[in-house]
Amino acid sequence: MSEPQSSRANLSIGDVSELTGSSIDTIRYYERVNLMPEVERTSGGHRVYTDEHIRRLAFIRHSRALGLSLEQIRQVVDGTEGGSYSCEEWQSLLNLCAEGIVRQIDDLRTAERNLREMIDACGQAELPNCRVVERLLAGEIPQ
Amino acid sequence: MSEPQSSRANLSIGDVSELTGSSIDTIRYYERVNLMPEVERTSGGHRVYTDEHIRRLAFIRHSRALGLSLEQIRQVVDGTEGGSYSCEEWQSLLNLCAEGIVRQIDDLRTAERNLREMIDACGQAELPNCRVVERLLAGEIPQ
DNA sequence: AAACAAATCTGGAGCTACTCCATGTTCCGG
DNA sequence: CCGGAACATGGAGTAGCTCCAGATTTGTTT
Ligand SMILES: [Zn+2]
Ligand SMILES: [Zn+2]
Ligand SMILES: [Zn+2]
Ligand SMILES: [Zn+2]
Repeated sequence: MSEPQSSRANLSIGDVSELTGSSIDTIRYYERVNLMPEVERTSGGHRVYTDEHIRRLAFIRHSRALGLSLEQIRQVVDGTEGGSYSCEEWQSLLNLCAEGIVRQIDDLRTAERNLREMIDACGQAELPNCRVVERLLAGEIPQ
Repeated sequence: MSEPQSSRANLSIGDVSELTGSSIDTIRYYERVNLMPEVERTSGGHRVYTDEHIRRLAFIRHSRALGLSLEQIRQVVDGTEGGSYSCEEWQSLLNLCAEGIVRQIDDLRTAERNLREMIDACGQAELPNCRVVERLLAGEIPQ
């Protein structure tokens, strides 16, 4: 029956924005797509935030930095609200995410390699009409 | 005064799609955003493509695979039409692009590292209520 | 209390690079 | 000439925000 020490803060959206580093628009966006807990309003309609919102925002930011999609974050949030989020679920979510990231890195590395090849192909030439571009446009560099 | 050997092909959009591997919608999209040369029409309005379109599409595909944005590709295409595209321009474009890719790779690697840490933190535990998730939601894992 | 500026509100559009859809028209083989 | 495949158009949807205009609220200063 001990009260958790917080949930009272009375912050404006501008305060929250400064505290968390998320833009005001982003914070409202998260609310629109149901990632934020319900938020109180003043009589005039301005949003009033509590510590809980700050924590939720931090969670979203950290999860986004991990590469999770908003949909995945929603899963976790909804999961923990409507019960529990097990280690199994959490680990499989993160593993899935890690796989995606590895794939993306691979793709980017391939792109980088091809880019370097193109740069090399152009080489030290300093022509007003790049031969590489001409050949690319002419379809002479296939595959 | 020798004719270049092509520019006559009379292909339907479906043919072009099969030949290049770009979808019909994508081909029409490239036309809408001014990446394709003007395309003739039959009396009924169906598009009729030539070899030039095939080459342009190949150029777009290759450039996209290198990681260039449509805007960057447009720069090259417009540049070569209204004059020349120099090695200097080409190399600086590609270098710019390469830098962006390297940045993306770095970001993704950071994300992967953090993900692995999270997975480790959850560890071998098989709890119905993951402690890591709880702590993340509670804001106990800061920074 | 009145005025004023700063902050916030809403709804909507815009961004990238496509993809998908409904509805209507054209093309082509038999 | 007819049926079905291919094609046309316009518009909406995707992710994850960002930006805008125009109206309202809030907090401070006179
Ligand atoms: Zn766990
Ligand atoms: Zn190719
Ligand atoms: Zn060159
Ligand atoms: Zn943080």
